[in-house]
This record gives sequence, C-alpha cells and structure tokens, in this order.
Amino acid sequence: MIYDPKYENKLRESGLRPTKQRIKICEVLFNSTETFHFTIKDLVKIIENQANIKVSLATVYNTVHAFNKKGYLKEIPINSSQSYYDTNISHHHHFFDEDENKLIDIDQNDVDEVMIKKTIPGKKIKSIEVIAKIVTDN
Amino acid sequence: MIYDPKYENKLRESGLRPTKQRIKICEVLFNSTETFHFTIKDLVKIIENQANIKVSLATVYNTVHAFNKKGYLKEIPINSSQSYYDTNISHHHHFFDEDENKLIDIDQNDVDEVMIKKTIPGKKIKSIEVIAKIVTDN
DNA sequence: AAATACATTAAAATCATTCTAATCTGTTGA
DNA sequence: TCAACAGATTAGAATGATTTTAATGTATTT
Ligand SMILES: [Mn+2]
Ligand SMILES: [Mn+2]
Ligand SMILES: [Zn+2]
Ligand SMILES: [Zn+2]
Repeated sequence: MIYDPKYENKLRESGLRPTKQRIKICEVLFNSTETFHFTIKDLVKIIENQANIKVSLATVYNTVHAFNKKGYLKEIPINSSQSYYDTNISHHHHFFDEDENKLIDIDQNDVDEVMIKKTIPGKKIKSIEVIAKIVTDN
Repeated sequence: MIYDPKYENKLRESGLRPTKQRIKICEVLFNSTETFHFTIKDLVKIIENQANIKVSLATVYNTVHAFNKKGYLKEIPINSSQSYYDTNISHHHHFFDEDENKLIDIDQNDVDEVMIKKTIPGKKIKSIEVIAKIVTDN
C-alpha cells in the first residue's frame, strides 16, 4: 500500500505507525480544504459513511488523542458531556451556539489579542481560549 | 426550624423549597467570604465533612443545576470529565492549572475587555469566557 | 523469514451524570 | 389545625462518553 506521505509524516510524528485505519482517519480529518469541529461520535459517523474499512472506537480515540497531544488537532473547552475537537489549529476563538450545540470560528482578527496582566509564579501560559456562548436573539 | 432568610430567598428564587438539605448546601456554597471553584465531588466531600446531615447525590445535582440556571453559580467551561462551578458570579476569567487541575481567578481588571467584532445573524452573545491553561514553567 | 514491538478490536470496566419510583415533607387552604 | 397535595429526597438503576483489557493481527527490524 502506498501512503500519502503527508499522512505518514503526521502519524509518525505523533508516535503512531501508518496503518490503514489511521490513514483513513487522516483522510477524514486533513483531506479537506475547510477545517471543521467534531466530536468523536461525529468522526465515527463520517468514517462509517465513507467507509469501505472498519475502525474501532478504541482506535479512533487513540489516534485523536495522539494528534491532540502533538498539536495536529485542538480540543476546545466546552461544557458538554462530549469532547469537541478542531482541525483548525491556528490561533483563533469560538462562538458556541447553545441552540445547535455547534462551534463557530472567530478569526484572530475579530478579537483583540487577549492580554492577561496577572501571572502565577512558576507557571507559564500554554494557551488562551475565548468562548462566547450565543443563543437565539428574541 | 428557622432559616437564614438569605438562603430561603436564594432557594425560592431558584424555584426550590428551603429544605434542610438545601440549606446545608447553601451554607457550604454561600457562607464564606471567599468564593471558590468546585466540582460536584468536591461539594459532596465538604458536606460530608461538616455533616450532621446526609444529602443524596441527586439532591446535590438538582440544587446546583437550579442555582446555575438562576445565575447564583456559574459553570466554567473546561475540558474535564467533571463539571467545574464557581461561587464567584461576578464577571471574571480563569487560569486552569493543568498540573493541579485547579481553576484560578483572573480579575476583570487583569484582562482587557474582550471585544468580538464578528456577529452571527439572529444570535446574541450570552457570555464570554477566557480560559488560559497554565503549566509548570521549566 | 522470524522475532519483536506496536496496533486493532470487541467487549468489559469506569465514572460522571441523569433518571426512576418509592417514600417523605413543606405548604396551603378548609 | 391538619388533611391533601405538590414538590423533595433518596437509593439504586440507567445512560453514555471514555478508558481499559486481553486476545489477535500487522508493521518493522534483524
Ligand atoms: Mn479527553
Ligand atoms: Mn451539566
Ligand atoms: Zn475552530
Ligand atoms: Zn472564578
């Protein structure tokens, strides 16, 4: 089997071997020009729809976790029973539509850079996320 | 039984009757001058420690949900299997210490107001939260 | 090709949260 | 005051996302 070297690199750099299940996950996550937000359940559904190949839940979790740890995916902090991930790893922020339970990107340009004056001794800031909850206006 | 009218009001305004279990929960949540962050598990532990009275998990969830809905508590968006709540309902933001799994307040004064230029038709912003993840610096 | 290390999988375990349904208590109005 | 009712409490069951297990399969190394 010939692997798209882009995916092979992403996988190896994430500490994973390029297997056909993982290549399939990569195709779903990284093939499109548009980035998107997803839950594990969403991802499994997409794979099943496109699927000639079966991927177990355990493999999906394991692969998404490795990509998240490596920084090829970003987990978005949301109050939900499910984790939400983003294939857009550039610095940006989010609306969370509470009616639809959907994330919407806010460009970095659409928010002034968040400057935090307070510091915690011995700690460094790893990430800053802005989450704006939105609801139907009426 | 004589209720502290402060708690009786909070409860009634949240649509709940003032029972001794709920008064106890109020004492833990609202008695101290210091605000604090907690998970349901934390809260149950505090109640058990101070406890002459037994409160079921179902009642704790039910009461916390009612206070959150009414705005007497705030749920903080965090990637965690547990929900984190805040007794500080004033507008402020948070560090999340990933080593300790603890929230730390950031005063409104310590962050410039977050202005979002983007709008979504038919939707209004309900809340804006800034979460800065911090880790040991070395 | 054989040996090894790592991956896949179905199924079980875990654990926070929600639900159920039996029992109990605060509230109200006769 | 006190019966009747609405709502509250509770233990335990159910749910559902996530993690773990352990048997089997596959990529990689030698
Ligand atoms: Mn997670
Ligand atoms: Mn919740
Ligand atoms: Zn995004
Ligand atoms: Zn706080």
